[in-house]
Amino acid sequence: MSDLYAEVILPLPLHDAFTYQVPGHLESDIAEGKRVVVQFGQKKLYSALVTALSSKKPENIDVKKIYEVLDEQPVVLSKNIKLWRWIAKYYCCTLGDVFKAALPGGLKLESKSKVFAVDDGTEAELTEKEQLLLQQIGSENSTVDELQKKLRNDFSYPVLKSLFKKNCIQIEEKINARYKPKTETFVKLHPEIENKKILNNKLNDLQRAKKQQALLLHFCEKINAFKKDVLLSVSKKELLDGTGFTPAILKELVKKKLVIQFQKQVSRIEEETENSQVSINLLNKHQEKALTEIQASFEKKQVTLIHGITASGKTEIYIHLIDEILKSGKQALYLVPEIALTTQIVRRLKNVFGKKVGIYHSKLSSQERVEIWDKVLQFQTKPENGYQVILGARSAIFMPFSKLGLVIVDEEHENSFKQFDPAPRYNARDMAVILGLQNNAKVLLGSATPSFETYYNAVNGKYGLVNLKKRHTNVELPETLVADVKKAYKRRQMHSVLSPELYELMQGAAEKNEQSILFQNRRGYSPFVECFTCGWIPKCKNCDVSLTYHKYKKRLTCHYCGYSQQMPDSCDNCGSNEIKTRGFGTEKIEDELKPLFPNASLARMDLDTARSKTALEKIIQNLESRKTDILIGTQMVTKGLDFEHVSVVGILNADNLLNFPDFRAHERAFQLILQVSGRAGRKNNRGKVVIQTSQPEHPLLNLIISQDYTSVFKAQMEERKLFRYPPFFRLIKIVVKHKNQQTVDRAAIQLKQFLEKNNKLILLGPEYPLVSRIQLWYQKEIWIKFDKSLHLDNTKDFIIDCVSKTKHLPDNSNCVINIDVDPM
DNA sequence: AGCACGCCGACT
DNA sequence: GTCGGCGTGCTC
Repeated sequence: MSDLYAEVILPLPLHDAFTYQVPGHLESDIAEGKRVVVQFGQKKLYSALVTALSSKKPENIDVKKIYEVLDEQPVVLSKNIKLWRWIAKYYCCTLGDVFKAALPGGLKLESKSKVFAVDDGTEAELTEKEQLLLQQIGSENSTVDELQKKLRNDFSYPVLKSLFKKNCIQIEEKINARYKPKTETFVKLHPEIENKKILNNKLNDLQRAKKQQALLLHFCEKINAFKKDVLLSVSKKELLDGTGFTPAILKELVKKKLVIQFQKQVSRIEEETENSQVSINLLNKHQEKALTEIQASFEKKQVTLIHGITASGKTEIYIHLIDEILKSGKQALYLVPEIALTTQIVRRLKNVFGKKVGIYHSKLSSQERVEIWDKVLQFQTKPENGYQVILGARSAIFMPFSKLGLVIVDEEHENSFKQFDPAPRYNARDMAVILGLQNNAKVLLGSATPSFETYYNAVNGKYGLVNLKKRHTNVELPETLVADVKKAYKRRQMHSVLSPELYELMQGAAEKNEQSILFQNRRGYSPFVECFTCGWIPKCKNCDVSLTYHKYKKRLTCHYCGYSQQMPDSCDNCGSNEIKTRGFGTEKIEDELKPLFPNASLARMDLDTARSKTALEKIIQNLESRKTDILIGTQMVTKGLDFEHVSVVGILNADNLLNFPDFRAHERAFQLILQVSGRAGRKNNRGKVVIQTSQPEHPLLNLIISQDYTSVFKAQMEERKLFRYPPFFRLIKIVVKHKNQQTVDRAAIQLKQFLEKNNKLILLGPEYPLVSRIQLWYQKEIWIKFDKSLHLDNTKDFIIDCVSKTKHLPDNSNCVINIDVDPM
């Protein structure tokens, strides 16, 4: 009999799969896509994922055995792993990195070392430190992590090790299941009460215990005991909550053998109680036309872009498409940027598709994520119980779909689809396209301001293109005007940060009881403070940035690492007491507008005021119900706010958008301004947008005013071609990081020298990025541009090789070098 | 990522 | 002479 071997991937940044032997008793349980517990290295246990089985014994390797098979059913399908492999290859990261990103936390396990005291140490000769540690370990068996936290500086690995050597403690690796099904106490009738007659008798017996009788009666009503459709049980919580009955009364009923309590597994996911599914809205003629065009386009093209202006009702078109795919028995994935996961769209989808919809995003607990994951899996075997539609943020591309038929990426231009920091640095929009290709599912990208890469693909025929140029409410697009703040400052016409144009429009709106939205891309009170006497500016001690002043908290905060300190009373440099705030953040604007609009109610929407989901919802609700007259916000206001009574939108400082040092600056500025503008629009009165700038003659502004997407696109394409940027050239960014500045400088230059050996690559840098030091780590970037005709895999392999060579040079091993493919 | 192994400076 | 620092490389 030949032995069985399993290839597994570990949740570690390792390139290769590892082979383990499957012991005989596990041969019938093991399967591809199941998780197994394996030992990797000296002691650590991990949950690894089986990707292949074979009977060939690997040569020259001392294989270890699999300890345990964790799953009864595979948690990942081979077609899902296919996408993982694609991602690892394309984004130059390891399969382990992708594995870590793909599986919900609850399905990833890692061993924790548990420490037991086995000897009180009286026999052995112990140092003072060892005795102290042994006492702390005591009789409880805590994990090493816990000990470390509890003892802080008193903890030391060497002491622990010597205790181990002296046989005073035992260390054991335990793998702990992070996912535990949630259970609740349920109550049902005692099995001895077989019919209504007995029940009635028992009820009569309780004449002298009125409360118990009442509770039993209440219980019977809850389970419909007197009607036809008798429910078997009711949860204790539902039975007692808000009734005034105490658990003690219930306990008496249990004691008298009238009811019994038991534990039952429940779902953590709150289901909408509404059972009645709302029917799908009818589309207007423009939407109908767009839908037909999309369907026709899908006949020919795998991917289609719908370019629909703000408030053109794209969501309803998506719902029609999803409905269609569900009827064909397939699954649909609906991706939205993280912030767009507001209740509005969740509610709409749940109303239409009911229990078929699952929501998946980063705010869910890892336990909740596991449950949603399971329900997507279930669709394969028990479609009626599983999720057929997933509405989610970028990580939803990893869900274990078995019969995917449609992928929708809404607001496809949003850069939050791209993951920045831990690898895999993937773009979920692009991976949605790959996912579609791999599953032969149609992909629909939607945006009012498509990314230029996508639009380029659409006009070149790689993607289908459908336009939707009418707003569904028949509201016209707003009128846009440019306000010259430089001139207004000179003439002393400014009302605080408001140009006379914007001020007047806002006054007019206030008189008509209409709302205004102001956009300023800086949170806090002022982006920096400065000593009036000597010009000293407080900087973060961990990062190369000035500290932002937050007036409400009276603190200076770093927006990169979170470092925060008290606002100083005097200058650290010269001792002067005059420290002035400089520049405007949303908080300061709110402050300054209060006296200008004394009768208006102001609200602010930024990371500080909308940290929690409920806080954000409250702000949106207040705007919806018109409790808020003027909303001041950052990026956040560009998304998902469609309000009928917003008539004025102000972009307070367009300069920093236009002058941002990035090849995509104009694209971004245009998208942002158009998106914010899209919030304006009254039924009977055209909305107004004011763009405040000190360079009113900037060529981009004229194009923005005319809302001329294609002209901006064409102009930008010329520039991108000339300067060899995407979509004409491929772009890879390499970031070298180290705590020591000299090391970064040296390693970056060494890396460049390796890269220069390929003369087909165009290299920029190494240069310090905008913020050269974050969290005590210095960084330098090298940008690589290369022609699309170059062999992609070979070029990437060459780059990976250069990185690895650089890391192996002396003293570079502690350098972190990240490869970012298609950076944003 | 962890963890062991190995090679150099400050202590008994 | 050893203890322990970190730099280097391997883990099925």
